[in-house]
Amino acid sequence: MISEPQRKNVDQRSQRKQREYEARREEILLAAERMFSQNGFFKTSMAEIAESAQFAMGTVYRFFKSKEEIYISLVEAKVEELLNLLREATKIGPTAPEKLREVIRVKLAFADQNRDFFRIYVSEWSGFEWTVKSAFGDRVWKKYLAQIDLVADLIQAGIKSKEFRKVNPKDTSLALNGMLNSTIYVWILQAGPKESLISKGEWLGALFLDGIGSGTTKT
Amino acid sequence: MISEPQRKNVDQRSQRKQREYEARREEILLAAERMFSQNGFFKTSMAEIAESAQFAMGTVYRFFKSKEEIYISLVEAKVEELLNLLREATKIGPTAPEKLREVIRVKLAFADQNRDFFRIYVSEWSGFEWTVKSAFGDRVWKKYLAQIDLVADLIQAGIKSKEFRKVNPKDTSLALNGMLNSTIYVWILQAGPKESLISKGEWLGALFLDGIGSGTTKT
DNA sequence: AACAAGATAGAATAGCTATTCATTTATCAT
DNA sequence: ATGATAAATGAATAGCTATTCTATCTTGTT
Repeated sequence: MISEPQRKNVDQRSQRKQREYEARREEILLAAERMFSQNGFFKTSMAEIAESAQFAMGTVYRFFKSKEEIYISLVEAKVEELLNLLREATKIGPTAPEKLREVIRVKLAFADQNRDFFRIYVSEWSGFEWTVKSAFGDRVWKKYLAQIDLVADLIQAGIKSKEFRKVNPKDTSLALNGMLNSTIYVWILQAGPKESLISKGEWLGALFLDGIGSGTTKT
Repeated sequence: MISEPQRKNVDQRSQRKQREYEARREEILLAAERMFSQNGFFKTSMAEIAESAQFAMGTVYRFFKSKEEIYISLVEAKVEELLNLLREATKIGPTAPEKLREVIRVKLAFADQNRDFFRIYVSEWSGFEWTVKSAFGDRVWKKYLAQIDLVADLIQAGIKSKEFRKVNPKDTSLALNGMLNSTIYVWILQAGPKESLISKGEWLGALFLDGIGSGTTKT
């Protein structure tokens, strides 16, 4: 028989163990993020990840059952994080255009703070190609589409309230996403943090809302 | 001594040889395009390329000195082709907006006709990451930037003529490019050729010129 | 202190693949 | 037809790397 105080101790201990387990796992993910963003998925070896995380290879395999699982975990966590941030963003601001600007700001800010990750995310779509079919990859893909849909809904609402003109919401959301990604990607490639990424948000919003036309040449 | 008629024969023979060489080389590139677009660079083996081209592996190496060279040759040829098409496009149409619409049409048409290739091009930016540093990859990267610059110049001209409002031409060109790429990419992923890609050109042009705003909410 | 039970290590395995090379086959001028 | 040159072949090489496995070490309990 175990006395009550003892059981409590045991519980706390195992809680700590759990926390430590998570912490180690996180370490590995961080190391993997560093390596993947530097060399891409295929040119990063488990040996490198293990070394970068300061674990032996065998240990890494106690946390993840394959290299692919590390990769997908990494991507999934980030995509989910961004999705949640975007959900919040669509709640801020009174008007649809304002919400849209907030979405742009949030995505750029996220890219700014997750530079390494974005190097994978934007540039390694290829990764998805071979992965979309796997169960894990499917989850990531769905979350990506959820991001698109979220903004599509926002656009849809804006159309109803006559704040936006009639467009196909999904196609438009996709186009916005492409605009942002290409901007982010080139910003990332110019290693030197010359210009703030976030500062481009305002004009990207303006571009998307008003186009580049001077207003006199509507054809 | 070789008589004149004989020399002529020799010349013609070697011409034919040259043509046949080119034809074989082309065969290999086509096979590589098929395989790369199906499985990406890393998951495509030389054995597969050789088999798909109906050559032995050793033979493939008579035409290309490495797998990477095949890949880069492929990408470079296509990027150059697109660049030339875009150059032509910027000459068509009287006004800047019209030229811009032509650029959009041309790029979408090119994607439509080079579906397999675009699957590599858009999705495998990762490829560039490891390759940009090599001499070959550098050439590809420069041609990519030349495409961006070409459209940036067009935008610049439109600003001067007051057809466009004042924007940063390069950033704007980049944004347009992203819009197109994301549209193309998703179109490619939906295997079934449900909707014509080219048909999206008109509204993409409209979106880019006029934005999605209803015109009443300029902030 | 001693003993499980769990965690870590990293060497060994197994399998794959880019590239080379010795051989065979085709081409072609004589 | 023949010898020489060029082209094509595909088995062998060499090297890499994801994953496994057993021995070693840590931790926590009695």
